[in-house]
Amino acid sequence: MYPAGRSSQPRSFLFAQMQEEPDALDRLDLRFRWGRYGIQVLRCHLISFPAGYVIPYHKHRDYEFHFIPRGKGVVFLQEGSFPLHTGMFYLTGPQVLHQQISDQQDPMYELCLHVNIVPLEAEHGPETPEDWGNRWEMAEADACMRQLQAMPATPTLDSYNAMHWFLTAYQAWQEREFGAFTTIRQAIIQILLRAARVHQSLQPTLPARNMNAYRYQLATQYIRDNYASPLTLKEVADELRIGSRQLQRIIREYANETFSSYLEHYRLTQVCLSLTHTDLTVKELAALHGFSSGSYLHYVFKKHLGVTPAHYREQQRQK
DNA sequence: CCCACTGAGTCCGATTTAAT
DNA sequence: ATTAAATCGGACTCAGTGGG
Repeated sequence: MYPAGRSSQPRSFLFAQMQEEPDALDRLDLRFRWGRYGIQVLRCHLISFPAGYVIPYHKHRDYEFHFIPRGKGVVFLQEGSFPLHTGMFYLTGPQVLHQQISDQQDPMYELCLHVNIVPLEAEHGPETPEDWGNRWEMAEADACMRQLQAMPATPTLDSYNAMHWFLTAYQAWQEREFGAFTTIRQAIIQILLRAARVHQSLQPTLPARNMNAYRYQLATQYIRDNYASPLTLKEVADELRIGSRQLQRIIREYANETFSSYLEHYRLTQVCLSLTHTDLTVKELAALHGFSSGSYLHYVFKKHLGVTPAHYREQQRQK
C-alpha cells in the first residue's frame, strides 16, 4: 500500500508518463459488462491545472471520479467547500454540482474517470452461458453500485490506492500488452471498487464451498478419470485428503450408493457403450474398462443387466 | 450436543480358478 | 463364452473419540 497524502512532493511524478498521451484512453471506445451493469468509459485521463485555475460550477448526468495525484486545491460542493491535496479522492454522482479551483501557488493534477453506468435487464434463468459463474460478480457489482449511489460527494483519502489503477490501464494501452482490454476493464472496475470501499465498513462475504458437495464432485471426477485401472476407496480418499470412511459417507449422501457400486455402474455404462460401438471381445473390454478378467466382467454384467454381454451387443445391433 | 472422523471386527462380494 | 465354486481383501457397521 502506498502512503496516501505525502507532505513532500516526490521528485519523480509517478503518473508523469500519462502526460505523454493524455487522451490515449479517452480515444478508446471502452464499454463492457460488469455484473448486471453496462459500463461505458466516457473519459479516463490525467489532466493538469495551472495554479489558480477555476473549473466553474457544473454537473454531469454520469459518475465522475476525481483523484488528486499531485498538488492541491479546493472543491466546492452543495455541502460547502473542501480542501484537496495529494492522495485525495471525491466522487460526483449524477446531477451533483461542483466547482474546482487549483491552489494559487501550485498547479494541481487530477486523474479523472467519467463513466456511464447502465443497468441491464436481469438474466432469465440461473445459468445461461453468458453468466456462467457470474453470480458473485453480480453480487459484488450490485454492492458497489449501491455504495456509489449512497456515497457522499465529500473528499476523502484514496485509502485503497485506486489511483494506481489509472497507471495500470494506461500502461496496458501504452505497451499494447497482450490482453490489454481485459486489463483495462479490470483497472476500471478496481477504480470503482476502491472508490466505493472508502466508505464501506462491512466485511464482504466471499463464495464459500459446500465442502462435501465439492468433494463428491472431485471424487466422482477422479473415479471417472481413473475407472479403467484398479481403484480403491482409499486411493480416492487419499487423493481428496480425507479418510476413506468419510468418503463413503459422502458418496452415500450424494449418490445414495456405495463407492463400489458407483464405480461398477460407471464401468458398466462404459462397457455398454463399447459393446454397442465396437467389436472388442469381452476380455478386451474387461481390460479396457477396469474389470480384472473377462469372466468377472461377464458375471457382473449379467448380474446387473440380466443379459450376457454378447446378448446385449446383439440386442443393440438390431436397433 | 452435533458433526467429522477413527479403529476393530465382521461379513459381503470381487475375483480367481476350474470346469463345461 | 459361460458358469459354479472357492477364496480372500477390503468395504461396511458400530462403537467410540475429539473438536467446535
